[in-house]
Amino acid sequence: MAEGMLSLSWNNHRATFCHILSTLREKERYTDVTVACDGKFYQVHKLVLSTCSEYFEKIFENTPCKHPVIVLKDVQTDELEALLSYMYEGAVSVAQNDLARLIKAAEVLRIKGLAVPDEPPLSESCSKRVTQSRNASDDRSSPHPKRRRREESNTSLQGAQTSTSPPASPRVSSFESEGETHHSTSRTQSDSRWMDQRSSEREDQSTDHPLDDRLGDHTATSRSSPTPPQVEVMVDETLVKEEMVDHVDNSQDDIVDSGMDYGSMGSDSRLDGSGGGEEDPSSQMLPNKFEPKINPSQGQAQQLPDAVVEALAGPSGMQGWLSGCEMPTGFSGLEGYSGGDGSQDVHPPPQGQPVSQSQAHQLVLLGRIARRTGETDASGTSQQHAVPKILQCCQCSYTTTNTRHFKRHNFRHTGEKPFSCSYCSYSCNQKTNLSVHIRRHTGEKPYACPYCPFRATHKSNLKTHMFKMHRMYDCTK
DNA sequence: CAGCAGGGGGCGC
DNA sequence: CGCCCCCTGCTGC
Repeated sequence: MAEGMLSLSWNNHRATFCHILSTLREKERYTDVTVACDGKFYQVHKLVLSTCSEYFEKIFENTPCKHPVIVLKDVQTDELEALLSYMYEGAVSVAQNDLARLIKAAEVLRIKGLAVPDEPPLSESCSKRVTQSRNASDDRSSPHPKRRRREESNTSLQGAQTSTSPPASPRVSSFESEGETHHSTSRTQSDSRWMDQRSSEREDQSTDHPLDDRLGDHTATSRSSPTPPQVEVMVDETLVKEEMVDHVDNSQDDIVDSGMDYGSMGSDSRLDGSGGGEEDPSSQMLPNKFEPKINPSQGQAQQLPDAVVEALAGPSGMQGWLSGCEMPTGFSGLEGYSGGDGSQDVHPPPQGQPVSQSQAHQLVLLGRIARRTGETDASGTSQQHAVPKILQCCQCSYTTTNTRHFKRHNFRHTGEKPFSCSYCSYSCNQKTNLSVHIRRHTGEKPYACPYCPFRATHKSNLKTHMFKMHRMYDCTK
């Protein structure tokens, strides 16, 4: 350390940090991922999930969208809630009878400290750590997570916490002392109880019921890597539903097989260059989609927006959800309008265009911009040659066959206004409109009423004038 | 009155 | 096919 440097230490940093994290989750603030589970929906943070689970981390790595929706199929809500509490607060209370289920769910989701040995903080850089963690997940042959866990259970009843980077005990106590009430279970007695129960259960497991066997099918194929739960990741920008039946790593293969595609991931950008500079305007709308809809009676859970519910209803629901964009070619035609690089750049919101909740849903759920008919399918064969290209805005119901109109229309969503007035700060997205605007400054009124001295800058205004003053329907007559 | 946005024709590559 | 330009209608102030 350089001379004269002081080391400032925030004594309560970890407790405060965890508390704030938990509070943020409670308030659903800054949440950037929705975990759907058995009809309930949890607004959480990628950061926390990926920190606590390489499984989630991998999902997010492969899902470069702003607010994915992860649908857990093999996890129940109470398990998920417990695991979320565990991830956010480092501790959770659980009934003894439910412990096995919870552990199983943790295995499935590879929750560090519960199912997967968590890594002590490394001195290396973060990037290196990511690499390491990735390697760890790729090469799960050693050390065996469960075996490690058993070792932990033999040595420490709090292995789940003691091996994590922050010391665990102050965190737990701090939460208890602050008496948070947002969980239905009583946390005051819970944490130590949970840990004790868990550890004792683990000892039982390690001796009597090897967890691998208890997991059944989940570990049948690879004992060192619990099969992830069936997860559907719904990518906001692209409307793509990804089925993760096997491994996350294989997700893209699954997508290809199912005829789905990542429009935003640029794996197949067939709409080349049509607005490469136009980024996903839905990004800025994303927060709207998941605006906190706090329902105290639901605790942490909340009902998903209707559109999402529809989507979750299955393929038919998805189609209904996509109806605004749905084209005869189906999912294969879905593509990212902005070149599909998956970039998450955020535009300033369109000026003067407040986005309603429902509209925000549409903006998000209907994804980026364009789909076409008459497009080649996955096999490369062209479909519907006779059908003119239909460009449909996925953020509104606008449809056109004119690409220029389509791009121009997209300005509306991006807020792009390339034409600026040299006299004032006015700018617009159509040159014609700028020309009309400039008439304000020049005083030009090219549209004259043939019956009176009235002159107008807009032809439509003259028309209105003609109708109002002269009962003429057409100013040209 | 003025801004906004969609439609369409014409033209060049 | 994409771009330029013009036309047109709607809407808010």
